[in-house]
Formats: sequence, C-alpha cells, structure tokens
Amino acid sequence: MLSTRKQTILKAVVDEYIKGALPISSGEIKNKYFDDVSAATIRTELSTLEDMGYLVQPHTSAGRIPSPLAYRFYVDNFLRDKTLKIEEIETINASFNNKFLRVEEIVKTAAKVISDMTNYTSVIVLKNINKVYIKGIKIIGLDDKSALVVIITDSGIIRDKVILVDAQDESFLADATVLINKIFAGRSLGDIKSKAASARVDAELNTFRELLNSIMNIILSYEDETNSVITEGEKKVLDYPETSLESARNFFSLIDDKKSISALICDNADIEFSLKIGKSETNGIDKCAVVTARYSINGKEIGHAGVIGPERMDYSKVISVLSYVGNTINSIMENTDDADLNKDEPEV
Amino acid sequence: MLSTRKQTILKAVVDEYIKGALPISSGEIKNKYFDDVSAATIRTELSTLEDMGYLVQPHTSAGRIPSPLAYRFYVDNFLRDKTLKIEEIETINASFNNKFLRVEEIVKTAAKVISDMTNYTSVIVLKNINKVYIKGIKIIGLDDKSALVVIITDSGIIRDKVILVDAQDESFLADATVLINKIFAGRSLGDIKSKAASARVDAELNTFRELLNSIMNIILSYEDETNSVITEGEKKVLDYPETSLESARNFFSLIDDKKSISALICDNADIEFSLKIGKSETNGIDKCAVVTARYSINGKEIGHAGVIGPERMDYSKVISVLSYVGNTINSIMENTDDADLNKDEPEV
DNA sequence: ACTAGCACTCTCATCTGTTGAGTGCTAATT
DNA sequence: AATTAGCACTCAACAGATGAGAGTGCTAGT
Repeated sequence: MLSTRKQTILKAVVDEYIKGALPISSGEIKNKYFDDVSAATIRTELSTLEDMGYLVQPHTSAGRIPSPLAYRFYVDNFLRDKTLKIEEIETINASFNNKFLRVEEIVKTAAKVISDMTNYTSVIVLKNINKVYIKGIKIIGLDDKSALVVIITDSGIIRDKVILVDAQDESFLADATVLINKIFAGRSLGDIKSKAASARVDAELNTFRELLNSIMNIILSYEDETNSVITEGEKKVLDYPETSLESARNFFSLIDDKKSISALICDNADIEFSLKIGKSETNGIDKCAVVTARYSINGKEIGHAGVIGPERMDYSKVISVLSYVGNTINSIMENTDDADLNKDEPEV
Repeated sequence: MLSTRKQTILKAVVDEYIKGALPISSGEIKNKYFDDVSAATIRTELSTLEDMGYLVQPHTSAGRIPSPLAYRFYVDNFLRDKTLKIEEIETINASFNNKFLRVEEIVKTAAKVISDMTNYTSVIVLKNINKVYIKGIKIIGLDDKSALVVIITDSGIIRDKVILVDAQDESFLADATVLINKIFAGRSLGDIKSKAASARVDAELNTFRELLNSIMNIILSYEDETNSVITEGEKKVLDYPETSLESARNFFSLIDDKKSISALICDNADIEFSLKIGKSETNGIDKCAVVTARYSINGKEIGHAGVIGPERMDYSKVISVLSYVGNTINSIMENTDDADLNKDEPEV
C-alpha cells in the first residue's frame, strides 16, 4: 500500500495534469501542496512512484505524467461522494423539462446534456431492442396516397414514418389497422424478426400485402445501428490541448463507425459503471478514457451511456453527470411504462 | 479580354490547383498543357496574369495560385454544360429511393447526398416557413396520459410530437381534434403566430386550454432555427490538405452557429445559383467558397441548399449535384403538394 | 529521513548554412 | 514582335549547431 505522502503526491500529479495537461514537476508539487518538505524529497518519492508504475516521464528532464495505473488508483481512492453543484443539477433538469416524452428525443437530449456538462464526447447506445414489444400500431391517412404509421412500444419507444399506400376506400386503413394490430401487437421485435418470412407470405393478407411490407420494414429497421447509437459533442476533442489534426481525424473516423463505438460502450457486462483507461486494445483512439454506465428504466436495462475523453478527464464529474442523468431518465419514463395503451380502444 | 493562351493557362492553373492544392509552376504547365511553347513564355504570361489580379504568388520563388478573381473567371467561362456521371446519378436516385415522404427526412437525405457526392460540407436552410399553411392536425391517444400530435401542412411538412394530456373521457381527444382543426386548419403559420396571443385567451376553449397551448408551442417552434438549418459532412474539412487545427476550430464554430450559416446561405436574393468566392466579409472562414442554390417545390421556394468548401473546390461538380438534387426533390414532392388531405374526412 | 547543491539530460527555440524549386530579366534567335 | 535559352536571384524547407531553461538524479552533509 502507498504511504499517505505518496498518495498525496500521486493525487497532486493527477489533479494538476487533469487541469493543465502538462507534465508536473517536483517544484510545482512542493509549491502547491507541501510547505514542510523540499522538492528534492518529493523527487525521490516521484522516482519510486515511477518505479511502481504509477508515473511516466515523457523524457528525462521533464516532469511526470500519470500512467493509466495512476488514474485507476485515483478513481478507486479519491472519487467518493462527489456531487454536482445545484446550478448543474438545475441545468440538467431544465433540459429535460418534460416537454417531450419520446425516447428518441430523451436519448438525444441526454447525450447533449452529458456532453455539454462534461465537455467531452458522449455516446448513448440503445440495447435489447429485440426484447421491446409492440403495444400497438396506428395508421393515420394523410392523403389518398400516403399514411403515417406510428408504432408504440413498451418503454415508450415511438417510431413513425410516412409510407406510400393506396387507400382504396374509406375503411381501408381502419381494416388494415385492426388486422395489423392482430399480427403485431403484444409481440416482441425479436419475435417478429425471426418470423418475418412466414408473415410476409401469408395468403389471406393479400389485400394489405404492400402495406404490411412497409410496416415490416419499419420494424426491421429498429435494429439499425444508425438509429441505436447516438453521439454528441464529437467536436469537443478539438478543444483539448493534446489533440493534433491527425488524432482528431482518427477520433472522428472511430466515432463515425457506429459498430465499434457500440462495442466499446457496451462491453461492461453487468457492472453499473465501467472505466476504461488507456487500454489501447480499443484501437483507433490512443490516450483516451471511456466511462460507461448502464441505463435502465424500471429496472429494465435499455442501453448504455458513455463519455469518451482524454485519459486526464474529470472522472468524478463525468460519473456524477452520468449517474444523475440516468436517474432523471428513469424518473421521467417510469410512469409511462406500465400504462395500458389500449385502454380506450376496445376495437384493437 | 484575355487572349486564348492566357485563358488556357489560367484554366490550367485553376484545374491543377483544384486537384493538388499546391502552387503551380511554369514548368508544370508547360509539361501538361503546352508542347509548342517554352516555360519562359508561360512565365511571362503568368507574370501579366498576376499583374491583372488573376494569380497570386505565396512567395517570390513559388508557383502561382489562383485568386478569387481567377475562380470567378473560371466559373463564368469554363463551367458550361457539365453533367454528372451515370453512376453518380444512380447513387443519388438510390438515396431517395422513395422510401420516405417526410420533408425532414428528404432534406436530411439531400444534405447527406450533396455532402457525400461533393466531399464538401453541405447546408440546407428551410425558408418561408411562415407561408406554410396547415392542412390538418391529428391527435392520437397513446395512453391515458399522453398523445401524439401530428401536424400536416401543404408542401408535406409533417411534424409530430408526443405531448402530455389528461384525456378525461373517450371522446375528449376526438372533440379536441374537431375544435383544434376548426382553429388551425387552413391557416398559415405566420398568421397563427401573429394571432397567438388572442387564441390563447379565448374563454370558450377552457376545457382544452392545456392541449391547445401544447399544440400552439409545437407550431411556434416551427420557426426555430435549430430545426430549419441542416448541415452534413462538417468533418470533411479535416481531409482538406490546407486545413489546420486552428482553421478547423473556426470552421466548426461557424457551422454550429445556425444563425450566421442561415444568413450566409440565404442572401442570394433571386438568382438560381450563387457563388461566393473569397469574400472575407463572411467572417470566420477564410479561403472558403460557398455555392448556394434556391430549392423549390412546384415553383414555390422552400429553401436554400449550399455547399461550403475550399476556394479551390470542384465548382462544376458542386453545381451539377446541387442542381440534380434540387430537381429530384421537386419531382418527389410535386405530386403530394396539391393532394387534398381532407378528402375522406368530412368531419374536420 | 531530509535537503542543498550540482552535474547531467533533454526539449525548445533560435540561428545558420545548404539545397532546390521557381522566378525574372536579358540578350539572342526566329 | 514573339519566343527562348541562359543565368542570376529569391525564398521555403530542411538539417545541424548552439544556447538557455527546466527538471531530474545523485551525493554528501545535516
């Protein structure tokens, strides 16, 4: 175990490096953190901390910067019970402001808030989409050639899309709605997908075949990675002092690859929070850290939210923001979840 | 007027600079464009072209690069009847692929296609939103606490939003729909906005006051700049060889400022295409050119589309893409415009 | 255990010389 | 009058060289 002084010094290095992104010298630590001890003493401590793997020297006559191990230690030991400021909480609350209830909007708002509060890039990945089940489908005629299809699921995910449809007569859409709800309502997306082929060829549905196919396509597109990975604040990397043009390019090409981002954010099997620091196995972005959290509504996991930033990120702030936003989403959504959609619609 | 040879040389400089972003030397021009004349001759021509203001030397012993005037001349004289390749046209058509009919989606797709085909940043600004009029409003109950409001306008702009509403009994939403259509249907957004105050306080609407307010807010938010400026491909600037970290930062902060972008794209009073080259009055981005086009549906102007790229951009390609995408949008939308929404709904 | 002192190392910035690309000019040629 | 070969000139870019400054590691003394 590290001596108290070593811990203080280690924390000092991490804190200062988080602030300034520059190597920290023994003199600087002495000035800001110690009255009773000289720089030389701190130097020997720094030297042993380096031997232990906590610190790294960019070159012989530079100060020290923290290694991933140091961040790890910092996170594990100095991160207890930090809370957000009242203004920050108010900002978050104001953003959600219950003006909307659609999951797409909430998730997008959450990503934006997380990114804005932390000043890092945020990512939200929606998961378990196959387990979502459909509560009902509405079809609203717009004119004689098109209609709006609204798909309502449990956990409130609403997706809608305008489709082309030849509404032969007035009852066409009403009949179609009844039939389509008979087919889809109460079934999970995974279930529907696995039986997609058989549903398509059912002969008795001939009249509605085209309409059915359109709706099928909407449902199948739910899984589309493009729709289930939301990123915000990518451009903030340009403001980090350590960012070069080259690294910015790499970062952006990683961020645009929804598949790897999704993998990066979601591999924290069953822990509430996960921190990845400096594991360069995550190819593409070097010197980056990733903090992720599982998000649930009513105890049911709906996805993961993450923050991608430099290793020297403000971990405590990131974690508190992720946590607070997660709770906020949960409290917004939990009442809508178990409501019965079909209450005033006996015909479906 | 410029001699034929001067024109050839000027075109050569612009073409080569567009390709390589490097100053062009007399020798290079001689090799690629002239068999019958020596580099020295070209040198004298270059020198006079420089005196005339068409060319610029970064430093004494460098080649020439085109000035804004050169691009202007290039655009005015060498840009006639260039058309897209068949594959390119097919790519564009495939993107639109009539899978969707909603203006938001079409505009987003258009922005993406324009950016992808040109490899520059694209911007689309929707205009004249106040002149859009509402064809009808639908309210679909989702559960006993929330409903989906769908606003359908001429020119097919559909906006929908989930709102909180206390549906007291089964006929509540139906009654509300009738009343709300009585108030809003057939009126333009501008009209509604200017009379917003009076509508809100009408006493007889007390039962639906809350609902009415929600819908009012949705309509008012139509104008929101955030919603009417769509950008795509911002990150492509990082791939230009002339981009520095600093200029990338400037560019991104300009692009994020929807208000200036909107002004930048929309100030081409009544010309079909507009090219701004090197006018640094547009503060923020230096060495950038902006090509904009007016977009209309059925002859009615709906907005402006633009491409922002380096001065040395491939103007002919940009213009053909803008033009082709504009026509495509028009042909997709024109049939839906004059359809009568209320055909099978006599109750509204 | 701590510290003062000093030699050592390495970056960063500045300067210098060299190279090569490309020009401008001039005198000769067509 | 237009073109060209030839040559001196300019300047950016590169590579060393040099010095200053920051910060360390080590050692001897407290």
